[in-house]
Amino acid sequence: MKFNERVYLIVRKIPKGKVSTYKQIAEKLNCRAYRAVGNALNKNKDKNIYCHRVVKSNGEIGGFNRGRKEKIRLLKKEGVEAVNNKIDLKKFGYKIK
DNA sequence: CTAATGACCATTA
DNA sequence: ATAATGGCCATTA
Repeated sequence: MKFNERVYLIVRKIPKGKVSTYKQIAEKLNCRAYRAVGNALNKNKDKNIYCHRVVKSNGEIGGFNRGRKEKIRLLKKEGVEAVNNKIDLKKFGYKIK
């Protein structure tokens, strides 16, 4: 379960009002485990982790264990505007350290 | 061990 | 724009 912990660690770093993509997180970890990242977040239900700040590479919302609607709501609440269920990564994308 | 699954990605038609 | 294809990796059955 080392993988999950790393994922959470990264996700935790995402500041409010910004988002990141599964791919970027994966790249920061191993380089190509996009899917594994998604899987990890799906299983995890820790509220301390901002799973909703992770979206697809193309800017789409992606999935969410509580439904994409809820995900959008949470993001909007933090100042991230979702247009047509998509997010402008140029503006809200967080460059991972 | 193998096989199937998934909150994915990129390319091609 | 959508649909199909192949690839990718960790987890789970």
